[in-house]
Amino acid sequence: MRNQDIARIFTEIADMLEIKDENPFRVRAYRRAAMAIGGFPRDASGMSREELRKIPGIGEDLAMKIREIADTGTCKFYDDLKKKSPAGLTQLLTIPGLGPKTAKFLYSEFNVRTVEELEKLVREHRLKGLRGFKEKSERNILRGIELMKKGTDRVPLGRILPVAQRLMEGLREKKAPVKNLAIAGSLRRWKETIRDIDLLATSADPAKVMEVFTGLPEVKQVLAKGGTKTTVILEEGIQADLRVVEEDSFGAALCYFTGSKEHNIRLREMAVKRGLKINEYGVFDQNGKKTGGKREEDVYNILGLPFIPPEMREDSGEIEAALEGRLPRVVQLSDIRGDLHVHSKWSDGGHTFEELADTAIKHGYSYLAVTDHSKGLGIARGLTVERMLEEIKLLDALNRKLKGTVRILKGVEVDIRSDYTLDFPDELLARLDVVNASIHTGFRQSSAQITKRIVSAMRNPFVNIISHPTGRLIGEREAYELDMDDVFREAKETGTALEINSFPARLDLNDSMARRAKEKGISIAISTDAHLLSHFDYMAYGVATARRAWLEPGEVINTMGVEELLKTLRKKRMVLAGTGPAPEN
DNA sequence: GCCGTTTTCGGCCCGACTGTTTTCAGTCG
Repeated sequence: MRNQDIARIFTEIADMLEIKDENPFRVRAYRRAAMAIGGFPRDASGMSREELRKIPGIGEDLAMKIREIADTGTCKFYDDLKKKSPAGLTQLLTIPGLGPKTAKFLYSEFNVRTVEELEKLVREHRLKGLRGFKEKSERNILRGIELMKKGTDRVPLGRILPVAQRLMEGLREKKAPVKNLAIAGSLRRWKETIRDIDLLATSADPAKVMEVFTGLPEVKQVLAKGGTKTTVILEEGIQADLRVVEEDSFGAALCYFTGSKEHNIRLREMAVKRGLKINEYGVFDQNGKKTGGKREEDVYNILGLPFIPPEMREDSGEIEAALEGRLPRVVQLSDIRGDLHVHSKWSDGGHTFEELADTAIKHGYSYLAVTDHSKGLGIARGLTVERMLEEIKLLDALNRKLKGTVRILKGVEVDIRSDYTLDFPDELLARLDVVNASIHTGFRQSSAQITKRIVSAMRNPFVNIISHPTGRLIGEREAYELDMDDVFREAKETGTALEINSFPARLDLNDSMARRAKEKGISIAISTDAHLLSHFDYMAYGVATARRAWLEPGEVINTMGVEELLKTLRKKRMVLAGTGPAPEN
């Protein structure tokens, strides 16, 4: 039973309770618990009741229910509730603009349970005139259904961030009178999938800003347009909100609209206990006098907290850590000293060694590992042993020419074959500085087989890093059925690093896996897997994922200087194979 | 259902926009 499954049951309970018009705080407790469990870095089904109780938002009752779900696959309260509430009714809540009150009304008056039934009802105008339903309400429901059908699915971060940046450029180009303009919401937290775009601006003329915004070519439909908040639908059905606030409130608003919602609720609860009030306009004392809000730091400082990076604001322990003064100094882009996973023209990359070196210098790196594919990956023009040897020679020559401006590390992304062996012999791997190993075939093997492949690769003394360890592609392909506990244990024992692959479609390890790896003391490499020079910029995605995983610079191997890095990489082979450093040639 | 620097009961974050109403309920974030 995965945490996500437990979270789903709690969410469904919350939905059903809400339709029953139960105590809204009880509903909130279930929603909060769903968030807490869904995002919890440890496997909840392996935790005792006492341990579970320590998770904020989980009390005696919910801890027991989690145990029950983990042990039996379900819980009695949930089953009873399901028996009593009409099957499928919670489906109506997924229609944007339709909430529990309407769902309950529709069921009790018309026995509506499915979206199809509702659509028919509305098209026949049977709701008209009832309970404040008029033409507009009918249209809104149909629009909501249409939106839902088009997929309320979240969009991968990598696809939506460029759209948001285009909107910001559009506002500037079309001379919207904005002073500050920022991305907020889950996009600012770099969540791997995003539901909508949140933009925040300050302006002396909000009406004008809204006018320019709704007139942008990307905007397909205006859902709401007010003096401070405008909501639009873009092409592909992505929703975008623009909020305009006073300059003096920008920090408070940025904090508020960055979320997460759960994080904000915690902040406000803390404020209330201190007799303060926090809202999107600022921080206010007992007398309603504004005491801050221009800067985002104001909000945290007034609560006695240090600034919490946006990526960590998920109410997954960051507030407790901040209170206790143990908020980690998470890794940032400027800590990264080099990239350990980059492809050249020699396999399926687009550029020469020289171009790669040049780009590395431009990014301020002190080293760059060229890691082309091995021969097994025919489709990517994987290197034969002979071509690999030739590449080694050329890279040595290039290093002499570069005179230390940037150090090119000789590397490979060696294929882990379906039969558990590696695609290159150890003698060849021994001559390289950096060995990434990864799976590109046989994704659908059993959990035992595919786990054994990764574990076998980690036992090889020359394998430094497992690249894109779980193989998932966001929204496209599920992860392999790996036993991550085995993978983590072996990584720790053998001193093998796991990669956070920064490709926006991958982000693999993901944030929660990387956080589990961190807790087990496993080293992480943040790499881009660049195939084009423009892909070097993907490092920001990987670093953001690492920040969401609370990783500190000391836990990320490519924050080291080159000498320390090479020493670290060689350590494994010395321990496991008893061999010395790779021969210099 | 959770939780405790107003502690074991009685609070629980807060505001914007819409559609319909003419003061507000519903929904959303």
